[in-house]
Amino acid sequence: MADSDNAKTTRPFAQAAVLPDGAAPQQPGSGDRVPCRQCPLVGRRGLAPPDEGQRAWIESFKSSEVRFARGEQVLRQGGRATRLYTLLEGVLIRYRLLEDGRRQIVNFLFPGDLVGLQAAFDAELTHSVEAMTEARLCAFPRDRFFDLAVSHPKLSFDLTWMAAREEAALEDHLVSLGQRNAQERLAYLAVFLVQRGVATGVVREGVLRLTVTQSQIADMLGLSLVHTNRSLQSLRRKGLVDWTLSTIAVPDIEAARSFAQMDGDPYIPRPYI
Amino acid sequence: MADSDNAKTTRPFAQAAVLPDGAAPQQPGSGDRVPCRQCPLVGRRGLAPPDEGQRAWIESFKSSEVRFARGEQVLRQGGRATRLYTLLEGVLIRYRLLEDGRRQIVNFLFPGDLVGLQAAFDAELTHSVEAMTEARLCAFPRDRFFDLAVSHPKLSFDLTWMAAREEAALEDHLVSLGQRNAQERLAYLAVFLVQRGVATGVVREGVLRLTVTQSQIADMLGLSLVHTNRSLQSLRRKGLVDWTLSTIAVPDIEAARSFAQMDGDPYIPRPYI
DNA sequence: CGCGCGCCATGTCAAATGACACGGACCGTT
DNA sequence: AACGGTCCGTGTCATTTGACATGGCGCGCG
Repeated sequence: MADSDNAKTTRPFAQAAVLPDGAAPQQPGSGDRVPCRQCPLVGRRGLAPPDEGQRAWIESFKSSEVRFARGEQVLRQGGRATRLYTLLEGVLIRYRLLEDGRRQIVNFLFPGDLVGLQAAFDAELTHSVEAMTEARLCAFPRDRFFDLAVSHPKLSFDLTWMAAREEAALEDHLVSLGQRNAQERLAYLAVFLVQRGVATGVVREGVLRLTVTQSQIADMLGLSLVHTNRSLQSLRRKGLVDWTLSTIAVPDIEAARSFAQMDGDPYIPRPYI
Repeated sequence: MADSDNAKTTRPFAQAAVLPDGAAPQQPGSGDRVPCRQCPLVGRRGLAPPDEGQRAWIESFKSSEVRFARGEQVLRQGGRATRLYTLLEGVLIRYRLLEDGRRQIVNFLFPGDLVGLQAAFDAELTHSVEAMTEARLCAFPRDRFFDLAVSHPKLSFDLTWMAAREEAALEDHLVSLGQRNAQERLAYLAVFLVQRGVATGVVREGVLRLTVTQSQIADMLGLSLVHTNRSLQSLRRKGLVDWTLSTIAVPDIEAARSFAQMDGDPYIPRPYI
C-alpha cells in the first residue's frame, strides 16, 4: 500500500550526493565505527556538551554506525524498526504516503536529531525516512532502550526533551500549512531550514547548501509543483528568498521572518544523545 | 502580541458548558482534591492501568487539582507555566495565534492527555490552551519534574511515550492540512475526534457530545468559515458525517476513514500518568 | 416583549491554487 | 552525437477556496 508510483508529484531518485559540510564520502555499509569520544556532533554550535559519564554510557549503548546515500530509505512506513538512531551527519526527510500516492513531508532532520523514536515504542511506523544527502547515523538497539531510563535519568530526561522539541517543530509546520499562504509558507520553510542549518554548523555565508527539489518543497508545504515554482520566483524577485536546486539563501532573515509572521526564539540549544 | 482580537474569524466565548460524561459541574477553583486512588481516569477504556507503587508516587507528586469552565484559558501563549497538568475530565484545545489574529488550532486534548510539557522544560509557550468543556486538571509542580526521571524510570518512559504519541497526532494533522481537501479534512477530523472520544469513554451510541463551533473547525483545518460550512453540509448530504454545534456523528466510521484515506491502527492504549 | 449576540446558512463574486501541456537546460550513458 | 532521465520554467484554463454581504434562528436579559 505504501509504494504506489502514480502520484501527481514525481518520486525522488538518487542523485549527486551533497555532503553538508564538505566531508569526503565513503563507501556505504556499517563499518568503521567511530568512538563517541570523537563524535562529530560534539562541539557543534547548538548542541549542549555531554558530561563524561553520560558519554561513556552512550558508547556502551551504541551498537553500530550506518551510512546512507541520497535517496536511500532509512525507515519504511508500515514497518517496524528494531533500532533507534541518532543522526550524525547529513540531512534526512520524514514523510508519509497516502494510498493514492500523495506525499506529505513531515519534517527535515538535521545532525543531532533522533530518528525512529516511534519505532522504539514498538509501534508500526507511520512514516518513511529518506536520506537527502549522504548521511551517517548512529544506531542503538531498541530492546536496550528501556535500560536507558533506569540507568541514566538525565539521558531519559533529554529524550523526553527531544520528543517535545520535535513536537514543537511539527506545531510550527502545522501553523504554516493551516494559516499561511504559498509565499509565506515558502519563506517560513526557507528560514526554518537555514536556521536549522546554522544551528548544526552546516551553513556557510548565509547560504545553506542542500539539494531540495521543488517537488519536495511542494510536498512539504502542501502546494502543487507549479504553484511552488511560481511562488518561489515571486519571492526571488522580492529579494526575500533565493532557493535553487542545491542552495537556499535568505539574505535578510529578519525580513523573511517578519514576512512569514514568525515569532519566538529561533535558537534553542539541543541536548546531546 | 498574543492578544489581538481583529481576527478574520471570531473569537470563542464562554457558553453553556457541556460535560463529556454527564457529570454535574461544580464551582471553579482548586479545592476538593481527589485522591489518585479514586482517579476517574483509571478503568477507562484506552488507558493502561498503573501499578500500585507508581500510583503512590504520582500521588505524592501531585500538588493540586484545578477546574476550568468552557472558554477559560488554561495556558497562555508567550507565558511560562510553572506546572505540568494531566487532564482528568473534559476536552481542551491547544492553539496558536499569529500577530494579525489568525488562529491555528493545533490539537484537541482528551482525558489522560498531558498539558504543558513544553512548559516543563522552561520554554516559552508557543501556544495557548483553552477549555472546550468544563474541565478538571491535575497539576504537578514543574521543579519536581526532574525528580521523576530519577525516582521512577517507568514513569519517565511513559512520559516520553506520551510525547511521542502527541507528536504522531500532529503528524496526522499535518498530513491532513497538507494533502487533503476540505471535505476529506472534515471527515478526518470527525473520525479523529470520535475515536478519541471512544478511547476515553466519552462517546454514546456512536455520537460524540462536544460543542465545537464551525469557526473552531475552520481554525483547526485551515479553512474559511464559509467553506467549512458548505463542506460540512455536503458531507451531511453524503451521509458521511453529521456534525452539529453540540454533537459529532459518524454513522459509518469505516466509510469515513476510507473517504479520508486514513490508514493505520485507530486504537492505541495510552499509559497512565 | 424587543434587543443584542452568537451561531449557522446562502448568494455572488474574486482570488488563490491546481491541472495539463509543452519546451528547454543539464547530465550521464551508450 | 543521440538518447533518456530529471528538473525547472511558463502559458492557458479549471477548480477550489476565500471574501463580503445578508438573513434567520435561538437564547439570555432587562
